[in-house]
Amino acid sequence: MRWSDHVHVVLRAAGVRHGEARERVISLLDAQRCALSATEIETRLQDTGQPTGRASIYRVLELLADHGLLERVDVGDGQARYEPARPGGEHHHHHLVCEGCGALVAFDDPDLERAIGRVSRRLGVEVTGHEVLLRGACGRC
Amino acid sequence: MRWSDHVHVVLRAAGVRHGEARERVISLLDAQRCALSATEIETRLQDTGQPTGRASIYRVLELLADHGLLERVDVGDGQARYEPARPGGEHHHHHLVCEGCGALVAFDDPDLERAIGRVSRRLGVEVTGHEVLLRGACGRC
DNA sequence: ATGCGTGCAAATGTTTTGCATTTTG
DNA sequence: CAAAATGCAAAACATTTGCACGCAT
Repeated sequence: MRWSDHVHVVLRAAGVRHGEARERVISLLDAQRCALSATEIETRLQDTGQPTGRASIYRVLELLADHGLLERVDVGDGQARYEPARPGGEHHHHHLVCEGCGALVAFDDPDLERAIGRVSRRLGVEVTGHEVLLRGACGRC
Repeated sequence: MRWSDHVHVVLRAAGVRHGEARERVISLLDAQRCALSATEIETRLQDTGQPTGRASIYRVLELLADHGLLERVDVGDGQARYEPARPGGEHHHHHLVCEGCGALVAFDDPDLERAIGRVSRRLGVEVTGHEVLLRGACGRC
């Protein structure tokens, strides 16, 4: 099941109306392999002949994030990045940010996920999400 | 050994001069239990009768971070937070950010650290640092 | 004396908000 | 038609930069 389909199901269930700007953002995110920032989204849409209001982009991102449809990735460069969050944690992963060129490298590791699960249980609080960021050098740097 | 002493040793070795603003920031950070943002630092210094230029605060934070004396914590609220990084990774820890009240709860977990070490090795790239953020509800929320 | 450290103000860049307009159901 | 979605411009933030001044060495 495509992420965009999942999004539509969730949003319809939430009684949210249709909207062009939203479709453009959803479609772009769905086609992307890596996390995008609001600014990057704005530029891409501009460049592909579907200019979209900046405010709308931010509002769409907020809406999707509020419904758990987006994962937020913070690499600490002053802008938030977002990528599709699939149901059941499918394709769930984390990132290595290269300190040389800023590239984002995705990876996943079941062992790490288990460790996070254990510590979450140990802390005795309800943990709804997590984020792991490694800093280092990518293959080229 | 106090963190501030460690800072002075490192900075002196780096040939950095003395400065009042810097001392104020270092002293404040050393006394703090939790990570502070630049804005919070500015306010605290203001409130304790030692007003300090905003630019100086940012420059001090950058200097300390560049020398590996600060750990950066990004909770995704649009501002960077910093806390003392002690030599040898002493007191190294991670955070849970409460989605209810925004509180930061520190925790550490050797098991988690080992898992991160393993995945770093497995990726075959040089990993110089890492950050884990849990999202959830703190004890009160 | 030579610069590094500082502080102010202005610039920058991202994100948010107010409001008029268009679109959806 | 009523409510929601959109787009623009301006505001609100955090952070950075330029520059003049003062203090450390």
